[in-house]
Amino acid sequence: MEKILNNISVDCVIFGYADDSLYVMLTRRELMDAKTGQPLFTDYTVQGHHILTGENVDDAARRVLKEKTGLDNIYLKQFHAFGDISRIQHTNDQLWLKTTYPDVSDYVLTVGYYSLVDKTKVNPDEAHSFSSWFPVAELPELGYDHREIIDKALEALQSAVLKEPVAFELLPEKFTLLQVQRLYEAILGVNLDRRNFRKKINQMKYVIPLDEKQNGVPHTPAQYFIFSWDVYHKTKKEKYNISF
Amino acid sequence: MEKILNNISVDCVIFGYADDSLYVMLTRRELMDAKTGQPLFTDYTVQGHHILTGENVDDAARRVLKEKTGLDNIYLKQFHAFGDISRIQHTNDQLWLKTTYPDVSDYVLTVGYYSLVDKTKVNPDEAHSFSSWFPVAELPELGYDHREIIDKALEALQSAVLKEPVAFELLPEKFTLLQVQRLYEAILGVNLDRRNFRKKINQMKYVIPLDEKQNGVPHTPAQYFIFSWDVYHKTKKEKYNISF
DNA sequence: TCAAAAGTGTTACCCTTACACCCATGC
DNA sequence: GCATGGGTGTAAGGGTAACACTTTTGA
Repeated sequence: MEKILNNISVDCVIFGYADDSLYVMLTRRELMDAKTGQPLFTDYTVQGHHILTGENVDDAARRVLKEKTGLDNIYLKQFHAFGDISRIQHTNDQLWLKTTYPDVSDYVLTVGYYSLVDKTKVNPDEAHSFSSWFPVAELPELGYDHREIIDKALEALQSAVLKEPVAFELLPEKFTLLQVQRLYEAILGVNLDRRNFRKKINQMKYVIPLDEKQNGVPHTPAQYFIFSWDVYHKTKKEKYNISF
Repeated sequence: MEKILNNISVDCVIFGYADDSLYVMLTRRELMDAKTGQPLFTDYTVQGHHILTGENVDDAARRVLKEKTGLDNIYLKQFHAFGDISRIQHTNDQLWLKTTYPDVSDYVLTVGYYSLVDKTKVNPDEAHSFSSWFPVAELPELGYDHREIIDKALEALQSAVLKEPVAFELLPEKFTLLQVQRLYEAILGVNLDRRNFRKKINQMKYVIPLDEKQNGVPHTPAQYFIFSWDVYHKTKKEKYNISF
């Protein structure tokens, strides 16, 4: 019989992208007063869960992701483990745990993963209990140490998109070059020169132009591209550039 | 009273550098047959320990490092958490655990840290119970999943030295440019052009020449340099170069 | 006709790369 | 004198960075 391990969990920071902004999926946490029925507090958390007996920690992360988004085979990467003793000691968190999960240990180490999804494929609804997308630039009040977890996930993502083409995981299958640029700008928080950016992307053999253009846009229709991990892996070369 | 958490540990991959090679500090593990007194097996592990109640996971890593090397304030970085159910299931590992640490859980998640030390300052002796340095290129038989842990630590180190000047943590306070080059070659496993490498290092303001040269070497004495994190932090600029 | 994004080229500069010779020292 | 590394410069090529105008479409 599967049991939860009461002192180890995983947390998934699910990133999505739309409207020139990077989003994170969060779940609302609302604790009701047992007597008055009034909410004692409301805040948000990233989706997490304890790992189960007999379960690899990576599988626990995949399970959480599947429960939350309904999707399999999503880009998922472990980025950091969080194990400070203070991480679940705030008043709201203790209240929540005592009333909702009385068996949970006083100390919980959590392994953080971030996941990159095509936001257009994941529209949380009632089935995804109280989940919704928030722009990373305007996060609501967060429970536990989830502010720190999201910050660190974003840092890891920023590093990653500079040295691997993982950012394309956030785009729909077909995308335009402007979308790629706006995505990079959103992740890195900088402005990039349009012509130089297009030059750079255009020289990547694994960003492949389609014979298809936008429709119904009030400006010159842009060409669509697709990204190929396959071509990427076949053509990539190791680089050893010291740069700091 | 401090107690150990029986399903969470830290493991420290301690890197050192000397004689143009990168080394890892390992501890010998030898299980004796209770009846015959003969060794049942011998292998090596990186230094780890379970975390204690009331202890931050980072502090546990520092504690292990201090016990192992006698040193405080050493460069230490978390690089990955290992949580596969199979990681302590091999026969030797189970035998060892059952006889030596009967209270340990069947499942142990470990958080991996790597640490960079000046090998000349850490010469393991009897005080460091069965510890010794091994070249990363010639590792002995390793217990648990420690081969994987060391491999992943090395990968993390390889990434890190290309974008931050952490490699200098492996050198003595005073070093020559050839030492820096050989160090990079050892970490990355490539050969680097001497003149170009010197040019690159020389333009780093935080690698500061001393008015001091080598003594007693059978060739032109080389100039000594020191590294300054202080100057580095004051002069570094964020870079947003997409390169993959 | 206006708004919005698409698409396009050149120049200057810097960094990277490849490459060879003489020098200082200890033995 | 010989072995070992120290120290140095240049030229070619590639990549980065800065910068402006015309085109296409829908409303």
